Amino acid sequence: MIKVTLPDGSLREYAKGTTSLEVARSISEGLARNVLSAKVNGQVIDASRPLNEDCTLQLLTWNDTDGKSTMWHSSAHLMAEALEALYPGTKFGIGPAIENGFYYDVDFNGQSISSDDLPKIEQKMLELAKTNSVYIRKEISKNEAIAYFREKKDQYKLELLEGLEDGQITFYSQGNFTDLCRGPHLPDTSFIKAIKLTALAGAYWRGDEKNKMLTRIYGITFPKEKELKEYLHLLEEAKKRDHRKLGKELELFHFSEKVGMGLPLWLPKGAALRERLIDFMKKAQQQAGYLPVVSPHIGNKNLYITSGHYEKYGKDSFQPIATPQEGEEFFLKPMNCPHHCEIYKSSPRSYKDLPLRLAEFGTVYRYEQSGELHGLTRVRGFTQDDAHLFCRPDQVKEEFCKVIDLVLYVFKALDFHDYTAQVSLRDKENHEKYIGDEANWTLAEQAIIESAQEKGLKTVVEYGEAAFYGPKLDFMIKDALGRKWQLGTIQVDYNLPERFQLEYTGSDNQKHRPVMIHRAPFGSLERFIGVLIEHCAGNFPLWLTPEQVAILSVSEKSNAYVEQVLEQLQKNYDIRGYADLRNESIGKKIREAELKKIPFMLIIGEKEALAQKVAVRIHGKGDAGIIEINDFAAMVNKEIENDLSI
RNA sequence: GCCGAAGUAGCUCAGCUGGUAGAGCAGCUGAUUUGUAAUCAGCUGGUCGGGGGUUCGAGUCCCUUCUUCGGCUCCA
Repeated sequence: MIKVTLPDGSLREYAKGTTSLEVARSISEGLARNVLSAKVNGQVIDASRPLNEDCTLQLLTWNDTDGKSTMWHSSAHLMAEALEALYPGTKFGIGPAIENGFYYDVDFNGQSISSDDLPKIEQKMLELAKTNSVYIRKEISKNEAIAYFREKKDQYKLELLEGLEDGQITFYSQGNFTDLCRGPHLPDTSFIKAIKLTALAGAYWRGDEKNKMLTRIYGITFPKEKELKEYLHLLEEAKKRDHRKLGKELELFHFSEKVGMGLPLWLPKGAALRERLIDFMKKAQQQAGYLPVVSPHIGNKNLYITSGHYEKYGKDSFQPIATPQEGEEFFLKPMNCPHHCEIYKSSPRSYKDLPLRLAEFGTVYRYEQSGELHGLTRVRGFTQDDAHLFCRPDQVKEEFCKVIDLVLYVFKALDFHDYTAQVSLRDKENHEKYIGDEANWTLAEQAIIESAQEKGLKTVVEYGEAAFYGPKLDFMIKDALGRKWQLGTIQVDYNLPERFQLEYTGSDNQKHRPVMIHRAPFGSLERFIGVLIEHCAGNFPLWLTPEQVAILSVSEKSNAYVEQVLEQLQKNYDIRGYADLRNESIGKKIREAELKKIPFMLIIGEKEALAQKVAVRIHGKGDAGIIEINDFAAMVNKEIENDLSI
């Protein structure tokens, strides 16, 4: 007999060799029907694998992330089976589960398929799923495995096999399809009830552009048709919220081929919104003891040679511009830190001056590969809400913690409530990619991890995600549709102070080297606004929205009063808005204001003019009654106060 | 940068196997003076992304280039 501990702490005894599925069945039939895989002693395995020793057991269902992964991984195999049936001779690369579904990279051996073929593949998959084929696991020797794929002429699997050790190789089969796979998989295909193949794309074999381009087919599956519908609805919603679409509709920004790709033009409304964000951040920074500085858009090549950026990115930047007479070379600044280092150096510093917090909304230019550009979230010219904190080594942690506070304040004010902090460390294997000495890296990494802990942040650690000069704490936010975005970043840097020979005089009257913290709560304003647009679907917080109120005249008879109301709101209450005095029906004016997502509409006819009141209509909600102007103003300002008092 | 798809009026889109470029909205002009998501009528607006080619004739076919979109790779 073996002892099995369940997640609730209860202990049960079973005969040795009992499967997780059988354990589930002993608890309830219903549970057994929903078990996709099992986590045994922390490792996810097939629910049909026998348990041979005492263990902790978590039965995984659709409600568990790992359960979903099992489902999707098995779905990838199902798709492969369908592809093999429909397109004989297809070779298979890898087919993993991903965050939302799965993909399989395949080589159609010369045949080409288009997205029109996807429904056909879906159909085949459904057909195969209905056969309730069992996923069978088989341990196999390396030689046998090689022989199998030689026979199939699948060079990709053979290549994968090269990296595997004999004795650890398993095959999984379902129906007529067998794949090299470590699993785990579903008990059988019947769990896959709803299937959608979502996209078709090229992807290099093993992600290396020197390799052959395979066809990647993305898909997602569900245990119920209803869940697929919900998912498709979510996709629709995401399309509606696309910041590129809303940016156009709400007249926030524009791209012009003539200006250049990836170079956003801010229209008046977008610029107004942006200015407000900047003001908001300036105020917060002023309170946190930051000092504004300003640096030019270009910097001498030598500046970047000193900083090390030239060596690292010189060839991949916009190429330098040169002075006509002397031929001196200048780069468009790709970051503000070197400039700020020179500001630090402009005068001798005492330990009493530190921390010195230099802040700048600095516009930087980076050559991003053409295929990378995407609306506002990936551009070639953007403005960072940048600051560099120069501090003594003993101040690093405290300063780091303060920056975390600031970042969290910003997120709250903008209604981002779901985020994780990603501790981005060096690639464990490959330390040569980074500059700076080992001891400092270790110090910096520790400072970050400790600060994140101290602040009680939900943290994940990612290796290989550090900047080349230092580790980072990146804030990953989840938007209203559950999509993840990287926004703010905080970075500890021992390297630039070294390169720029930054110094301060300590209390011991000796020269010391300060530590630098780079930080940008928004990251880039462009990217942040892009994400914000999608997060709030264009319904910005009242304090931020370009136009808070639309004042609409019912007929031209009321125009004078409308203008009077607007003036009062602007002058006395600092409320932003516009008057719609056009010779159009009130219905049309309302419709347009609704489409522009103006939070409040004031409908003004003869009634209101006579009573010296306003009829309020709330965006998305409708008529909210007739009230005094100052009551309306109070209502607006109250809401703003609520949003900003956190 | 690489693979694939797409570019038609300011916007959203139609235009079949090649035969004189269309609609709605927006804009302009006029009528109407309107009560909570589109009042009516008229008008303007396009070297069909750019450049080459095939053809009697190209939005449509071919080549090339640019941009956009979906991915890959990248992201100081």
